[in-house]
Amino acid sequence: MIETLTDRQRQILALVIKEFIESGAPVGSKRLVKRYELEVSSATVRSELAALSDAGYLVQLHTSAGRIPSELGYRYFVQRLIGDSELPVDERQMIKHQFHQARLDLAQWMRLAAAVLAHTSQGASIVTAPQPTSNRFKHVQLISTQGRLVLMILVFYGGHVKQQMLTLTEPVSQDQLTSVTDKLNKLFDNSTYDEINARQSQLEDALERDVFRLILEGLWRADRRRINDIYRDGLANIIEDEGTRQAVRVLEEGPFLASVLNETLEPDINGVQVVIGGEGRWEELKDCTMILSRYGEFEQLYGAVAVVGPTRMPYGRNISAVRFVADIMSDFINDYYLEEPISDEMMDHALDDV
Amino acid sequence: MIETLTDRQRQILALVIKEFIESGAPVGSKRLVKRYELEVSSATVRSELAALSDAGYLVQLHTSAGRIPSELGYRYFVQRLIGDSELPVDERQMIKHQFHQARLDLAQWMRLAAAVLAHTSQGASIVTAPQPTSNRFKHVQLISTQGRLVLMILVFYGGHVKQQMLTLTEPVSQDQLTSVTDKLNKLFDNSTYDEINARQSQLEDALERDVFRLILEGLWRADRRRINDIYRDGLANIIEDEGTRQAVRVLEEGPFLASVLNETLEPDINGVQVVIGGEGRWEELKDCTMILSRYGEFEQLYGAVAVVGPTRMPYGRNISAVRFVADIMSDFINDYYLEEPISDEMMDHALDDV
DNA sequence: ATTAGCACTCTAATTGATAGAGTGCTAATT
DNA sequence: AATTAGCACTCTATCAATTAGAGTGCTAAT
Repeated sequence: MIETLTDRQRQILALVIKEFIESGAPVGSKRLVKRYELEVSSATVRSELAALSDAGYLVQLHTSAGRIPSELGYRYFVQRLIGDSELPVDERQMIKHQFHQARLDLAQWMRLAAAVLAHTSQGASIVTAPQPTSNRFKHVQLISTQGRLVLMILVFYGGHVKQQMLTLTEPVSQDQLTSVTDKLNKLFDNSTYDEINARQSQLEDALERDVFRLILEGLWRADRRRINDIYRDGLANIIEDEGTRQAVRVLEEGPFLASVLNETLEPDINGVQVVIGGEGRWEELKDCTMILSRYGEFEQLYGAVAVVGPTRMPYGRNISAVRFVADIMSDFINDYYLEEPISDEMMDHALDDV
Repeated sequence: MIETLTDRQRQILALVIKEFIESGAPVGSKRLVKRYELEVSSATVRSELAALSDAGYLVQLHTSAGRIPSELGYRYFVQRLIGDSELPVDERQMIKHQFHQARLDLAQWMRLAAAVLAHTSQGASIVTAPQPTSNRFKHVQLISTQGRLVLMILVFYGGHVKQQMLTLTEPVSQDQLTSVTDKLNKLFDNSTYDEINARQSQLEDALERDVFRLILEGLWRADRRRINDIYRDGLANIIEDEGTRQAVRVLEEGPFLASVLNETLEPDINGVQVVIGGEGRWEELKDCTMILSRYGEFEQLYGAVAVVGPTRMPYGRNISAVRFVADIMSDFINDYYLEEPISDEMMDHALDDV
């Protein structure tokens, strides 16, 4: 299966893929010669096509039909593309501009990233919230609402915020609430579940214990839950085609999607990855290609951006789009959510260095 | 077009609709007589069908085909259903149970409501966040992160929380931040945009002014933005059918969906509403039915829950599901987000009274 | 190594024939 | 006056048969 191809075979393979992506129809020898004004006859091309078929890069739907690329063929093709394709400069400018307009609000950036990807790829897009490797408590706030009703806001490092109502056993003044949270905030800042759990003994008050328990529960859930905040866009772009339509099921089901992403994003790969035809592992992605990339910092805080579309998609363009958006998100995370010294023109930097 | 129907015509209309919803095929006179063991001959039924066709309640795709319900027919049918259908008691129990399990977290309730509706209706569901008629400031919190970097958390009445990073012109200690927010929280509690805007003069500090501006901006955006937080589920349920597939475009596009909901939820109607075939106003909903209901309190804080599926759907079931979930959400909002005296067994009440 | 030529294969589109479901009308029946 | 049986008619969906077209693989010549 893994044979070396001659230059001409490579060239023809590329042409077949290009032609198929554009036209959508199986491509035959004659059409190839005519369209691209090749210096050889269709018979020659025919024999090369046969060779490429034997090598597994092309397949025929039936004996007398033209060839279409196999998954292997796509992969071979994409390999050469993955390094050096770039979005046109005016599109990059436009995208940058849009992020410049956004406020420094994580949710809004994610939403925007999803919208940009869906739009430039004409496919569906996914953006997951950045997940820390281990969740650390940052802040708790109790806001008295009425009677025994209190709004609790939990903030974790990495930008995750959780709000929840809780009912106390008896009314407590806002000042008391504040003194409790002040104490807990000082005591538990930057601590993980285990660290907090170990310091239970330092609490006296019943209220303190209650809030303590809820903080623990929040951390516990945050640690367990894989990916909950997922932004999607462009689903409408992929539902017309029977092949890609099935992918919606994957995209919609949070846990399933999370497992796909997690199993795919290999720890040692930082750049863009391309999953063609589900790699035989996900039936629902059979006729789809998923282009994805991690963003953020692997050992600390990271999420994923991805594009899903038909196997027959503009690879160069979409690969660059994913990389570009991932870089923007990475810079955002680096500048605002990771503990590093900060430069003077942070906002500019976040965008202009991309 | 609006003629009174005889009892028998009504009965036959109901049977045609029932049969069509179950079988999906146009229904003819003979089949009707056989399947439902009517006491009359097919010829009689035929003449009644002709009458119903004339009246506009049924249509024929072609001369020699059976009849299918027109939108008018569905509407007539649904009118009698809307009042008195109820979900089976065991399903109600199960749904209640699921909400019991959830924590008092608005986002989680909304997610759950969407999931429940999608599941029981076998269609797509939408749940919008509760929107106050006018947004009021509740709380601001500034959390120092590193250097001049600060996390700002804005809380509005009605459960809406917004987080945002901001960069100060120079580093400020957490204590200073806290004193600023304390002042602003006291000063602006429960105020609208206009009210806050009028009290600008009471600020001295530069930092205070900065935060003040951001609070104003947050309120301004909250007032303007129609509906931003939308939970969707079950999209995969409606993409197989060409007719309903188009609806995905409506469901996916936030602003568009918001306008559909807003134009539909009439102020004076509090119960469930049924939109069949887009009412001629929304081309994308041509072959769909949307069952929707407001939840919460109209003059104060309300959102919407909805189910979207094919025109040929189990109306009774879905209408009850929407009403049931809307009631659950209403109780939740009433108990936790509206300013009312609270009873002793709030949580129980929220669910058991439904 | 390349190419022209040709027989062969397979699909997609077209045509024609047929069975089946359903209708509307009329005349007979209750 | 309402109901029914009977019948001619219409329209669709389906199947088989045919055909045009695109493409292949092979062979013999260049």
